[in-house]
Amino acid sequence: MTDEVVLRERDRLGLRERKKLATRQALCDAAMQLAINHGIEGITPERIADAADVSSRTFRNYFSSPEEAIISGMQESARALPANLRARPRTEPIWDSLCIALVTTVEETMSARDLMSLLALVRCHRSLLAEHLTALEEASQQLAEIIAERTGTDVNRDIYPRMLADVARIAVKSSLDLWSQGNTGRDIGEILTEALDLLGRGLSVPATAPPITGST
Amino acid sequence: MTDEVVLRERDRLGLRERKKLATRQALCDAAMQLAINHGIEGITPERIADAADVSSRTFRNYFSSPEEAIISGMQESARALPANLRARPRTEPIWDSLCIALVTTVEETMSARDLMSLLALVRCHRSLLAEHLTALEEASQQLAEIIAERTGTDVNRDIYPRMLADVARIAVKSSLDLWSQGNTGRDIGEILTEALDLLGRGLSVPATAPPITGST
DNA sequence: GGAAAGATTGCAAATTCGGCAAGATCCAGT
DNA sequence: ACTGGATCTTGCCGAATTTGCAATCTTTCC
Repeated sequence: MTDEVVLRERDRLGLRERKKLATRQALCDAAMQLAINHGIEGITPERIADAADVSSRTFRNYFSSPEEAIISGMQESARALPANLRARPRTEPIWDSLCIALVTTVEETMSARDLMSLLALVRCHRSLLAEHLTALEEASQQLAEIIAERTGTDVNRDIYPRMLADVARIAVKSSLDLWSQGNTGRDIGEILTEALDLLGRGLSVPATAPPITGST
Repeated sequence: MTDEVVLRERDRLGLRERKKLATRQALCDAAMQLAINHGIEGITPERIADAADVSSRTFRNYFSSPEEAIISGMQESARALPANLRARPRTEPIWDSLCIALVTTVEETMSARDLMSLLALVRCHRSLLAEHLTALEEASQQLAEIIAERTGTDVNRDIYPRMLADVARIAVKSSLDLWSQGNTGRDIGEILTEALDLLGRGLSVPATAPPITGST
């Protein structure tokens, strides 16, 4: 039996694969750390590779730019979303499933305070912003497929799954933007919940009154 | 009187400014035309500059990449949105104003059929997609400020204006994506209107029935 | 008219990118 | 365990791209 377990482990991930993942992770971490500590300017493939104990040539085998490495490192944490969404019961309304999965994922991944300062950087630098937005776009694509599968719709023909995924994305994005400014002093989960509630109820509602904060 | 007019013209835009705008426009047009005719691959600052009758060094003074020039050319047309939104009466509900301004702007700018093929290109190329998304992001920022001003909310503290602006963005984006696929044979204004309607009413509505495609 | 400010251009230095091959490490079959 | 093949890392080098700078020309302002 032990053999079988070992075998399964090996099938799942060989040593080679694990090492590859490890260096990728090391590069991401190094990139993020450098960005946080010294800002974006002056970050070069060399420094990142240096900090990750690989050659600069290796860095280029994994990423085509420092920005890509940084953002990839941030996204890394958010990979849990698909799993969290699939974990919801299929009988639950898709919107509710989506909201719960989103809030759960975001709250978990944002516990690391570093990500807040990183997000603040992203808002200031066009090159980072571009990477971040495309990453979100790709995530949104995946999400749309899951939603389509759950709701029995077709990504390529119906607009509903795309729309739902895109709305989820901007709920996350708006919340993160606001949160990373640090002015509100509110929890990220709280902000995101408000955003999702706003979207769920429809936006043609009265505008001026803060729609959520004053619940009860 | 003629003198006064000339004088006012001059105050508004000096000859120098006008020339600068002109070369920028020429570069954008050249970039878009080249992209449409020969695809993205093989487009180089040299060719664009050549087509616009300036040196390649000058191109770099304006844009840092061919992609930036292309997308900037597309965005050029959409600059009317802020004006269109401000033109709406302040007594009108903000959501209605937004929808009208969006549909008007998009219908006007998309009358040029070239933009459809360009949008199709954008969906296929990561570098173009990145530029496109950041351009949309910047537009969204401006929009958020206008909305905040209109609704008496604060961009830096309330989530509502950002949300509204971002939702407008994805409505536009989704509609353009669907439209540029060319499968629907429908008008872009029509598609956008239905997307906005869906968003306005709230997304926690039944999922499985295609809410857009089968409208009466 | 003339000086200051700004735009365009060409050139050259510097940087980045990507292919290639050598060496190291891992995997699978015996 | 051994071995042949596959994959990853790395240094090196040439090509392409980007940037800095100074010269030249145009516009603006006094």
